[in-house]
Amino acid sequence: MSESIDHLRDTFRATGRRWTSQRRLILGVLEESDIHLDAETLFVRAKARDSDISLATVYRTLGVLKEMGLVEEHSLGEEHAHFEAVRDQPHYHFVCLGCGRVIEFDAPQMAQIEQSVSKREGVCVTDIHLRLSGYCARCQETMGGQCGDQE
Amino acid sequence: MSESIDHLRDTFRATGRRWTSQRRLILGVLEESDIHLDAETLFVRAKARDSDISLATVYRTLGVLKEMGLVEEHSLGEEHAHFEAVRDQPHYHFVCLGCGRVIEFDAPQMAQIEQSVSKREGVCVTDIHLRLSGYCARCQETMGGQCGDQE
DNA sequence: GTCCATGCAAACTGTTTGCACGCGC
DNA sequence: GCGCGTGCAAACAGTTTGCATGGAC
Repeated sequence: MSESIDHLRDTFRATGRRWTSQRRLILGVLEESDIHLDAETLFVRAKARDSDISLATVYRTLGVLKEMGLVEEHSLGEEHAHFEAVRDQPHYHFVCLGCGRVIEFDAPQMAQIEQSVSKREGVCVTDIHLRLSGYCARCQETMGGQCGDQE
Repeated sequence: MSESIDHLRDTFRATGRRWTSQRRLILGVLEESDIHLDAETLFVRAKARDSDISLATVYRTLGVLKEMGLVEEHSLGEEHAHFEAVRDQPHYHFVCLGCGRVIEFDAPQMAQIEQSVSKREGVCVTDIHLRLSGYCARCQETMGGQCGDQE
């Protein structure tokens, strides 16, 4: 999502998709809030600027952007999906069960894991979802430091 | 779920929960189909033996079993949840996008990843969800072997 | 007898879809 | 002008919940 809006317009055109005001708006919202949003939040922020936009359009646009490889869908909490603009290198998520904070991290060891599974099982891996959950430093403090024994 | 039914009954009693025929039935179904089931499938199999059992009870029982640490919930496909009996060592999942087959694997490198994230970010990890997706050996054959370039 | 667990149906959440209209091309 | 994209509302899937009855203890 770091490429210019003009370049995106061309990408849309090149794939026979239309460059509509709603799609521009949704891309704008995604661009300026580079965190993980759910569809509802994205909808609210878009609606603040164009009160006529509908939630269905948000979902349909997110579907198109996924097809185009511009956004990824994650199930960060267990509930509803979150979306994020695709970045250069892959990265993974830690989700705090206390405050919901999301921390991103890289894990070079994933390449080994992927390789060894591919070789051992003869499969071909196209996608990796890794999510750690637990408690962030701040939430551990407010809980008294015991970790792992809460359920 | 390898412990005997009697031991489970005691665990229920000890935590002030009642040992009902429905819970026994659901545990029985889980035990003899040690794969990953969704709530609906579990419901159908249970209903085959007790036509009065309700889907709500299946969900409520799965909730209790999760609380007790006896089953885990996974989002294997992107759609609905899957449940599986908790085993000794942690393990992860590969899901085939072609046929839906689920392959389990272990990944000792996960311990390093967990440690390095914990140390670097000061977080405490209580749970790890790792899911690879792609195409299994069989599905790659029927597709002609090209891997990674399908959407 | 007490009170948790159940069955039923209705509610609810997140997401998708059918249809007529509108706008990008 | 053609046809995709949109708004709206209704449909949908999976899951949860309120309430009265029934069964475990």
